Amino acid sequence: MSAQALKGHLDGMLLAALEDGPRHGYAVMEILRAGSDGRFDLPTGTIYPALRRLERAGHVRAQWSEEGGRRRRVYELTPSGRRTLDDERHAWQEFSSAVTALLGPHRRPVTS
Amino acid sequence: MSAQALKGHLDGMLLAALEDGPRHGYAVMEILRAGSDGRFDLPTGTIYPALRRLERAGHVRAQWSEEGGRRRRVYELTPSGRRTLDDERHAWQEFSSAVTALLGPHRRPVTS
DNA sequence: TCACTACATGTAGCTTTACTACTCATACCG
DNA sequence: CGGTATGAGTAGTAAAGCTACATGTAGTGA
Repeated sequence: MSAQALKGHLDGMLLAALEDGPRHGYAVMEILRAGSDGRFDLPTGTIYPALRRLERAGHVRAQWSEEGGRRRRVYELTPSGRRTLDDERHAWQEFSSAVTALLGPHRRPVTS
Repeated sequence: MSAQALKGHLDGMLLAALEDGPRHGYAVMEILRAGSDGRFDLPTGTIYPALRRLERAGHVRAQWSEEGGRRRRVYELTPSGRRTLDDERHAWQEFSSAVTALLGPHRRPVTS
C-alpha cells in the first residue's frame, strides 16, 4: 500500500468503525486491521490524532472510562458524524468508480 | 471530492492515460476529466508537476513537439512505467476492496 | 479591431494528513 | 522478572495535490 493512499479516506473508515456503537481508539485500530485483512495496520500515531481531529470537527464525542485498571478514551458518533459518514460513503462511491474507470482493466494487445 | 482523496492514486491514472500511446499534458488532463465524468477536473498545477515527477522517476519519457505553432510536451510510457501501472492497478484493487469492506453498506436498524 | 475562450505549459508557496519515532503506564503469561 | 498485549499520546517530518499566479498562441464572435 502506497504511503499516501489513505489520505482523505481514513476519516470515513473511522466513523464507520464507530457506527455500531461506542469504541475506544485501540478497538477502532483493531477493527481497521481485521476488516482490511491486515492491510490497514495503522500506527497509533495515525489513529489517535485522527480521532482527535474528528472530535475537534464535532463528528465524534469522547469520554474517559476506567475499567479494570484500564484507562480508555471512548468515542461515539454525533449526529454530525453520522451525516458525515453518509457523505463519505457517497464520496467513496463516486471516487472509487471514477478511479476504477480511469485505471481500467489491462487491455492486452490482441494475440489472435 | 475531498481535497486529499487523490493522494497516491493520481500516478496510476496518469500512467493509464498514456497506456494507449503518447499524449501531451493537456490531453492527459482531458482524459482524466472525461473518463471521470468531470469529477477529476484537475488544475494544471496538479497535472504538470505530477508528470514531471513521473519523468524523474523514469516511468515516462518526455519530448517537445511543435505542431501548428503549438508547443507541446509529449509523454510516453517507459517499460518501468508499464510495470508501475500494473503494480498500481493491483494496489488499487487491494486498497479499494479494503476500503469498501470497512466503509461497508449502511446497515439501517431493522424496522420490522 | 478587440475581447474572450480554448489550447498549452509552467512555478512558488501553502496546506493537509499520515507516518516515524518516541514516551508512559497497566495487565498478563512464562 | 522479562516480554508481549493493551491503551493513550506527542513532536517533528515528508509527500503531494491545490491555489494563484505568469506566459504565450490560435480561433471565434461582435
